[in-house]
Amino acid sequence: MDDTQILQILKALADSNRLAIIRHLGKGEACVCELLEIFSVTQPTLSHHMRILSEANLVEGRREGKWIHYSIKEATMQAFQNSVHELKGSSAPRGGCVCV
Amino acid sequence: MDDTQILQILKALADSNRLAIIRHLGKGEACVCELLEIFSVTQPTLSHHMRILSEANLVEGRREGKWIHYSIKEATMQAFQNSVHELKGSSAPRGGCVCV
DNA sequence: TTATTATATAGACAAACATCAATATGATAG
DNA sequence: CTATCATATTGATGTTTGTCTATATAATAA
Repeated sequence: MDDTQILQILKALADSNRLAIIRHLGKGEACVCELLEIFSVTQPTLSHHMRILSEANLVEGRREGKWIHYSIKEATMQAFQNSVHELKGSSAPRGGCVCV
Repeated sequence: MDDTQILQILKALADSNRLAIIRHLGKGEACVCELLEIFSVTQPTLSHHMRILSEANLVEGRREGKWIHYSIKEATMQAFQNSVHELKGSSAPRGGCVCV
């Protein structure tokens, strides 16, 4: 994962609403309408946040009729976690990070 | 680690210069003068970045004569990595994250 | 003391960003 | 087709942020 991508992810997560959205999606996929009920932002603002998260490759949308269901892209999250680990000066973990 | 602190860390890391500074400190402590030679910013700008990293508890300074040596606060980095892990929906790791 | 070196703070400014209202697109229902 | 619902895009606005110059502080040397 190169620096540009890490920075994009960090910027995407560095907003209270988007961090909360990711937290919520961590519990399972959700449609925009559901997120809209939870967070105190207008629909265009939420759409804007989802776009930023999508462009950072942190989430992906799945269309189902009129609704779009967003879910976390686990692979990106894992790669990001590994990159955070590397920040500490350690070399890149070969098999990923296991938390106990 | 509460949300406010996580957000502060994410914002602190979400800047290309500060991310590079953390990367550099990951290899070992460095004085401001050394960082100043590496990064293309003025001294006040670098000082500003160091303050933001300090306030996020990501680094700490150690005075030695005229020089101040900054180093990474490992405990914060580890706690942050654990928080990133939790983002994925997993419960909090009890013993921290081990990368293999 | 004064001079010099290293770092921090203050203030200004432009670029980036979060937010909103208005509008557009896309999908289904009647 | 038209109407309606869900989501996206556009354009405007106030706030935040990264950067600079100028100045201040703190430590050492002469």
